[in-house]
Amino acid sequence: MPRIGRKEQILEKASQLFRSKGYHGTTIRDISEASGILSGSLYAHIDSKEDLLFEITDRGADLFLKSLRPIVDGDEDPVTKLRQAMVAHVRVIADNLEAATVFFHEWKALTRERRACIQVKRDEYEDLWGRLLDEGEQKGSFHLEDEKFARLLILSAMNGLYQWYNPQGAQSPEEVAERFAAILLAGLDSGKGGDSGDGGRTP
Amino acid sequence: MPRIGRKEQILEKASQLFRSKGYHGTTIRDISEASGILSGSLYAHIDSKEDLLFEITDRGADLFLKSLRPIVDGDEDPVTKLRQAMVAHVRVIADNLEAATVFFHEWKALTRERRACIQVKRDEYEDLWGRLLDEGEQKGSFHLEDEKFARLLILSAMNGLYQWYNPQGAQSPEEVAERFAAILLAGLDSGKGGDSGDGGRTP
DNA sequence: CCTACCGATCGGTAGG
DNA sequence: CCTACCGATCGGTAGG
Repeated sequence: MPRIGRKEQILEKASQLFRSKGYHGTTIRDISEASGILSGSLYAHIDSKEDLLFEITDRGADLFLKSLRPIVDGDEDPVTKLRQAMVAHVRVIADNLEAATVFFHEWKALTRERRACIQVKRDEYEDLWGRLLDEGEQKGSFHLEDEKFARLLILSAMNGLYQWYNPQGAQSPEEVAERFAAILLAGLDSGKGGDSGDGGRTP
Repeated sequence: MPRIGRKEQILEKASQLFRSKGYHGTTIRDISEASGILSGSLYAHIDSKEDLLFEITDRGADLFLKSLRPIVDGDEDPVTKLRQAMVAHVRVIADNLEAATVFFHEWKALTRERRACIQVKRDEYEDLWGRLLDEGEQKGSFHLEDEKFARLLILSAMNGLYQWYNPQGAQSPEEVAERFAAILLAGLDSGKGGDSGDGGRTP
């Protein structure tokens, strides 16, 4: 008889294993062993190995979306929003290192339909960032030479986090996010020239 | 009888497959089929599947090292060196998209000894970047609040390239690299002010 | 480089 | 959740 909370436990073990060995490098027997049951018994909780990968990546996608949407839809000024968005993104990664790593690294191992489902959410997430940057541009809060390039650079820089962030280390997610924000905001905004939004820091 | 150049052809097919399906998701039969021979025949050219992964990642590591070392050891001023290093890094990725992707994504699938060998080269590469940043700091060319953070941000931002760069697209590696350099140099250096560290931006 | 093959392991199932 | 098992496929080999 399945214990309650067992499914969550299995998902956590699977996340850890997918992270360290990859989806295809992890066997059903690895997961069942880590969960303290035999491989056949795993199928009382799941229908297939891919189910596990899908649940992990889909939840990951939802975490990113849920944390960013209220910020983009909010009423703060664009620079504040951008800073908040970076903090939110870093938090999701730092607080869910395993799931985030699997989300970034293994989602392409999904078969067609489920991969498409995750792709939709990834596109949604990038669109939210696009709207955020567009708004700042239109309101004159900052000036980007190339919005898409800026978006990709921001996300790439922050996504690298999952490869080196140590939750036991000295830096809190907020500290890390503030550093990202300080560097990226200054860098992205340096090419501007403006009547608005910069306060004359540019020479 | 093995054709000449056959090994290179196999390595290229393996790179493409490892990139799209992952190392563990690619079978010996996938590789042999793509190479136009039967699976057993592959072993006239290689000793094991892992050999292919090792050769690809090891060559990738050497490409990065070979392109960065002369720059770090050169005589240019630190800002120029930093810019050149970014161009070099972007070039290696843009000119070797498959190998670079496999290098970033799959090297952990190597078994212990070979993974350690790649790890050494990765450390070497990061050290070269560290030396480059240290030199700029010491000579007062730029001022970083946290050198390690700066290094990780630079490399993360640029490494994201392999996920979105399109060789058939409009942007040349040089253009991309110059954009990175412009944004990152401005951002990383924004905290400076004349003689020390922050220049009064701090309240 | 092909033919023919092998032991091991894979994801998954039936019945309890 | 266990026992017992299965067909398919895996990386790799022997002999030519």
